[in-house]
Amino acid sequence: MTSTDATATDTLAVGIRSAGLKVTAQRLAVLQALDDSPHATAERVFAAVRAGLPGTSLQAVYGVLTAFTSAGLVRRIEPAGSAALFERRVGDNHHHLVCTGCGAVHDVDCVVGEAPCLTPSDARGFAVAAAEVTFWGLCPSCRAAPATP
Amino acid sequence: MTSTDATATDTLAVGIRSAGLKVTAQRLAVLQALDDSPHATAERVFAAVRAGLPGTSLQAVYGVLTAFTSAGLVRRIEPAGSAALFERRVGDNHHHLVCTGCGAVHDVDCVVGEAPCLTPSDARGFAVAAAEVTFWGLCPSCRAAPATP
DNA sequence: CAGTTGTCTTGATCAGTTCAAGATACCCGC
DNA sequence: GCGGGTATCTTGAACTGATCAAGACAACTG
Repeated sequence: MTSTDATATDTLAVGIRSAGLKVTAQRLAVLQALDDSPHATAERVFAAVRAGLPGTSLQAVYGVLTAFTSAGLVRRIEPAGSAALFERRVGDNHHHLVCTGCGAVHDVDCVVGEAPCLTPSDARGFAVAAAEVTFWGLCPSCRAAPATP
Repeated sequence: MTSTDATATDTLAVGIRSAGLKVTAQRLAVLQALDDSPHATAERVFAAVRAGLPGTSLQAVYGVLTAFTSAGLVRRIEPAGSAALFERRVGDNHHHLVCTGCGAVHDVDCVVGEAPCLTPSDARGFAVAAAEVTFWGLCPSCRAAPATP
């Protein structure tokens, strides 16, 4: 994996450029890192990027992730108790399943009964723009293994 | 407001004691502070407590909130981009409406269509224990007032 | 190929939260 | 009512995750 062939890289570059951003080695590396681990912390992306671009700084990664987030290229989620996570799946209104044991995160395409969660029973006059659903539970590994502090 | 009469205080004390915790002035003050502002940060609770008990330390407030949270007396929520908020409404599986403009938080009793959100379409083998829904939008005030950075 | 502008590096700073050790106060039993 | 045991509070420090600022550098435009 970690496809570094020209084709894949070009695809990434097109995405970046069409978002109105300049294409740099660091930015390509960040996108590839997020392909490899779809729910990564900034720190983790940093480690992955640095593997291929040793001179890269943590602040650069934060800058890239911030730019991508406001450009809509990546989505930032912040499960309670965890550092911010970044993912490339964007614009498809999916939700997350978080393991309370190990912190593992999985995507959930949607909720049964379609998307009723987009409408609260009483919006209190709010203009509701988005609904975010987080499911908390134990992943298969943590169900098997008793407590791993 | 800020009822300090014996009756109300006694009710709070009973709640604390029945959770297996000792009753102290700081703990009573924290509960009352959460009654006055139902979605408060630790810092905000600290300010409210200190108004009545000048010698109280911030760490004491953190300690009380942590103890209450693990005893199930208060619930801790962490909307993305905000500090942790604490609330007394607990055990009724309600959700939250957060203003992206000013950060105001309101409770939402439940979602239309009952509680379908408790069942993801594909649990991936997880033992799902809870579902947390956060609605993002603009509150009436922020809809009226254009951008207040 | 040079200019302009956006991006990266370096270094410092911040908010929010947690940890540790000792003094203190609550609650139980007598 | 009062002392002992233990949870709680105070003081002080430290830690993580994230952000800001200034200058060096590199990507795209013409």
